[in-house]
Amino acid sequence: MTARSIGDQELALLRYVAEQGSVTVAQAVEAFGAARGLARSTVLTMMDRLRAKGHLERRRVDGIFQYSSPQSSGDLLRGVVHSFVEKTLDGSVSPFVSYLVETAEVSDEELAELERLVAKLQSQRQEP
Amino acid sequence: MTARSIGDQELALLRYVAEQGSVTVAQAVEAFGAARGLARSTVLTMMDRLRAKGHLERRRVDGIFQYSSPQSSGDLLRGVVHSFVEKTLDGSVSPFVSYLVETAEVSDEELAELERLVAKLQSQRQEP
DNA sequence: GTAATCTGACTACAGTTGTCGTCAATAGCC
DNA sequence: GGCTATTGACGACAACTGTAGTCAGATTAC
Repeated sequence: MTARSIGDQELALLRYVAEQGSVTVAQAVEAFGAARGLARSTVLTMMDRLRAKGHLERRRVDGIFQYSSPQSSGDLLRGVVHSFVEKTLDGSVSPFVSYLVETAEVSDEELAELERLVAKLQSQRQEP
Repeated sequence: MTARSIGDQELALLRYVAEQGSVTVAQAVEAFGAARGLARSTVLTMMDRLRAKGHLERRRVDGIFQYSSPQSSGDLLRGVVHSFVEKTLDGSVSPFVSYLVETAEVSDEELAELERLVAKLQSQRQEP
């Protein structure tokens, strides 16, 4: 029941569902599958697996299942980043920061967020 | 020849080798394998695969192979983060920033790096 | 020089992920 | 009522990863 691992394509689909709020398989095939050239059964299988892993829920509405993510899109991504940092980077954020410094392109908005983050962290250091 | 995908355990081993500079299988088994309870053949197999993927090179020295990473540890990690951002986050750094804000624990050193990053980005905005 | 040990190459096997095809039950359409 | 399209459940298969066992040749220790 604990939400287990997830592949890249699965995550992409899960994000799509989380962003939509609630979708039928047909809609997912139409919007997500078609854009990536996936067969209907492929999308279906992925949704099944995501459900088996606890990443998706579904309710039958008028005879057809409506799938939805119990996690918001934001929480989902935060979780993904978190497990990446833990599992792949051994819990250290440094490589990420180093990447930001050396390689990444940071949008104005992201920069603003970073500024707020730094300010917040600084004030936390102040008052222990 | 294009350095392909890499699993978590493989990456851990690759990082170990990159940090050491140059190691024999015996050394890797001793230091890396033992710490994780891996059989010698497991380490051997992983080093083989890393070599097949172009992540490791080796030279025979006194009859024994010395393995080394063509990439520095830092470049390696930056690359890993980069492909994570591209492949998993669709190229957007936002989820990571959001993770930093909401969840991550940031060390003093990392905070200092972030401060430098923000300063650098700010000055770049100034002079276009 | 013979036995114990190291080294490397191979083979193997199970679990996960990406991709589908197919079959059976429904739901609609004429 | 019979034909067709939709919906879901299953079964499959290949690539990749984590993990190991085994075998043969080289090396070292008596």
